[in-house]
Amino acid sequence: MTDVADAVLTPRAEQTRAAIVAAALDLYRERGYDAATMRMIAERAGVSTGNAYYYFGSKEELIQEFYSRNQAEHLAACREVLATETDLTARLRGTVRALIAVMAPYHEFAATLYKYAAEPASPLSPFSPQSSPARQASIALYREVVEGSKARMGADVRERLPELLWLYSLGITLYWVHDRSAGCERTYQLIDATVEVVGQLVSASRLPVLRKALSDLLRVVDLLSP
Amino acid sequence: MTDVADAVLTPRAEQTRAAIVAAALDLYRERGYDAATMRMIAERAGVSTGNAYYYFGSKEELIQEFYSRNQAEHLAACREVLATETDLTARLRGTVRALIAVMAPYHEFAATLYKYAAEPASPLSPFSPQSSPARQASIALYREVVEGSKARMGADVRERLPELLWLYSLGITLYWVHDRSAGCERTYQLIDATVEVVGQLVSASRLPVLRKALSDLLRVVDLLSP
DNA sequence: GTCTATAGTGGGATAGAC
DNA sequence: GTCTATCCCACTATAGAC
Repeated sequence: MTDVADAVLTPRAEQTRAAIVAAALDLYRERGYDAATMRMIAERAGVSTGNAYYYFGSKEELIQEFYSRNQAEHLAACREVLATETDLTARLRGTVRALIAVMAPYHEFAATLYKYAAEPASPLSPFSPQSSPARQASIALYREVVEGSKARMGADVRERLPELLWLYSLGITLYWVHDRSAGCERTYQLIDATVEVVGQLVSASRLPVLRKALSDLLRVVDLLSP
Repeated sequence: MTDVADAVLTPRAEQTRAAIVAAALDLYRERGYDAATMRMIAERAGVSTGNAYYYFGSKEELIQEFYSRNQAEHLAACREVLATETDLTARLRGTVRALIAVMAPYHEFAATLYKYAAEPASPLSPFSPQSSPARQASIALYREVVEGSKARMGADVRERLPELLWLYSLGITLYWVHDRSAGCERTYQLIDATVEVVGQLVSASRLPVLRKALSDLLRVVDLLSP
């Protein structure tokens, strides 16, 4: 690990760094992750391979750039639904659909990428400490999905639901990377079907019969988080 | 892909193949997946690296051997609970606890391994066509968990529950590979907490209020399977 | 601090002779 | 079926130019 990581960069360095990132993302989209070698990326960026490694300690580290780009685009893509819609199910559907739409151009790339994200020890894992800021940002988005809705629920549910919805979005993403249907229509079907269930379960969460199962479930979330 | 895959082997070839597998599993346990190079594996097996590649098209392919070994051990480890217990929750708890117990010696190895299983295109993915026999066998086991219980449920639930439980076991496994607690106690806590929820949800599934959410949920499973 | 050039390590995987 | 030899890759090391 000899890269400059998150240090403050001079304008010149920033430019070089950006060139490497752009070249990498281009090549990933064009030829996939494995076929895009560090030699190619450096060459297209107009720098030496050694210089590329000066900025990014490994080929994997470049993937983080894909993440942050996506996170920003997703936020922008949700803004409208979250500003206008008040139904919880509709807000959730809009948010998760936007997530998939934003990632769509990188469908194939995302598939090979999951390989690295799934490794528990990897900094690319969504559960890793390195991913904590991105994770918190995502959960905050789902908190906005919940808070901006007119749905009524218990305080305990309201507290934990954003995390659960974030986990839910991971599940949808996992399905999406496996989805080979045209235009990923099956993923959209899955979203439409599951957001309905989520909405109904949230409503049902106020029923006394489900109280026990619910508090058990929330205890599980406690187990998952800290 | 130039390996001999599932072709019928002469006794001599069978012996060579077995030696390679044994060397690989030993080295994986001793030093982990990445540190066990194909050169090492071949050397310990007493063959050339080229010969190892004659039997296994890639390093990843050797992992399949770990899977089949595990599947067999898990089946054996569940037999007692499934023969004696009739409560659905208890049957499920016993089965999933057995799964984790069987994999325990390979905890570290399994973590690095998940990297390959998570890649959708990989034959190692639990959803891949190549994994279909193993998947069917697993689902059959969870069907036995359901069928052997005295729990009452609708025909539609009974039909789809085994698949759901298999997915559930994948989720537990995913948590387990991330679990760094001593003796993986947190995973066992998670199992104990979630099997209760599952049992309660199955009971609750007969309530009319949940009918709509339930049929939606089952439709989701349809979407996931075929 | 930013970058080049180059030489080298050791890994997965393959070709082709035997 | 088995080997030897080889390829190309990610990645490292280093010496030095600007």
